[in-house]
Amino acid sequence: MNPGDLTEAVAAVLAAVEGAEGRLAPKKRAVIEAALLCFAETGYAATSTRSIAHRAGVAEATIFRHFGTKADLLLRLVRPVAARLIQPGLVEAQEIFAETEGNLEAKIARMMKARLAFADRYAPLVRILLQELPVNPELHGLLQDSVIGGLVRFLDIALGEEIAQGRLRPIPAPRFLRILASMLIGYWIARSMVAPGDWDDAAEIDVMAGLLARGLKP
Amino acid sequence: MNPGDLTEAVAAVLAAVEGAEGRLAPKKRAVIEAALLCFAETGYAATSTRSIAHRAGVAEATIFRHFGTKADLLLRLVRPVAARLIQPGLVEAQEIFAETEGNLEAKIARMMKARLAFADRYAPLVRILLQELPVNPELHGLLQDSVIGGLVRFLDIALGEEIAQGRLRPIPAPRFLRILASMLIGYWIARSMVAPGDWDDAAEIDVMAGLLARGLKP
DNA sequence: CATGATAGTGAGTGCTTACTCACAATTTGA
DNA sequence: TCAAATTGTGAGTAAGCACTCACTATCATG
Repeated sequence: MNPGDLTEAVAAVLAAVEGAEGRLAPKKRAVIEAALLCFAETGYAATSTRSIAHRAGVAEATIFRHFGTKADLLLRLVRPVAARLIQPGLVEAQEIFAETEGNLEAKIARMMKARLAFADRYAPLVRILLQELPVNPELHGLLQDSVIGGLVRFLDIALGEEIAQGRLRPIPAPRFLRILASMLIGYWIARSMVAPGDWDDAAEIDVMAGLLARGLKP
Repeated sequence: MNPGDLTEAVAAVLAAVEGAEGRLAPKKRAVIEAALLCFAETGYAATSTRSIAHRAGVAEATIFRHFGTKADLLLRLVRPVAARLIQPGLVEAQEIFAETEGNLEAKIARMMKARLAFADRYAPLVRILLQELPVNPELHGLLQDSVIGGLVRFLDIALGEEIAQGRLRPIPAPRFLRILASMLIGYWIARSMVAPGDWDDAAEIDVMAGLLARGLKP
């Protein structure tokens, strides 16, 4: 998959929002699309409703007819992706961890590849999240509950088993998650925001997963 | 040092700006202080010049007398720290790498501790940078040139020596830097933005440095 | 003490902002 | 088929925005 494919990423977000809001009126759909791209490019605060309306080919009033306020528009873009797609993504990660044959390194690498594909699939939304999280406490809580909590609970069990069987030195799940997430997000930012170009995802992830697994051997 | 000490962090930034601008008129100093905190808390775009003036106890016109525009105010906060303090910080990192006795792990750990202390010293400015970098290309170039470029050049040599002597498996300097920086920034965000509280910096850094060093052994 | 420069401000300016509302067009369902 | 609901809009509105300007107060220095 082409990591920079915006059309597909926009379609994925649209599908998620449609799941939460029911069938979308055509201009409502256009507003979502335009807002998604504007927010991702310029940031929420620096994007005017006028510019969204212009990009969507819609009257400004149409935005407020469908979304009430600008803040609500943002939330109704972000929430469906968080609620309907990150949670199932967690299940996917659990399955990978359970099913993948081979050592810890292979499991970590597969998990990271799946999460990277997810971030690409919803690239503009990931950008919005990265920009807004530091200043928007509402989004903060949204992620804390639905994503981090679930992942830590899962990792607590999965890592516990590995540690019990002597394949992993003891490490608290939050720390493991923090380090893994830092490396993955850092890579995603480098590859798709700082220096877009030729990157070998598989190779880079294998390096990071190998580093983690080898570094955590007993 | 107390990582959350805002007074000291503000004083450090003020000193850096004073170095670039000469002795500061009292109200100019107040504006810098207020702007720094407002931008860090709310983000650049969402901060109004009125709110800065109010916080500084100053007329709004005073801001424009001293800084011309809001965009210029931001740049003149960020640039001195980038130019006068990050570059010498690089030298410091080089010295640590050259002087520290012991293995690679100890060197990496000392470098990371020094960088973490730096981030704490200029905490509000680091927050501003993290928020504005994705949407402000001007800051982008500022960091790319003065920080990343220099660090990569230095690491190219330092790592090259370690690799030549068989103490490190071959790894390109940018990748090494990316992974190390990701872990460190990820830790800083977790500790001072996501979940402030009791963190054992030394222990956490030792884990990360150990992971890196062990993971990169030949 | 006179003088020019610097520091500081209250009262604006024109423009942009998020948002409203009366009204028209279209779609829906009984 | 026709009324009710939904979708869409042009023309506003008040508040807020970054920024200007004429003017005063302070201050260093010949």
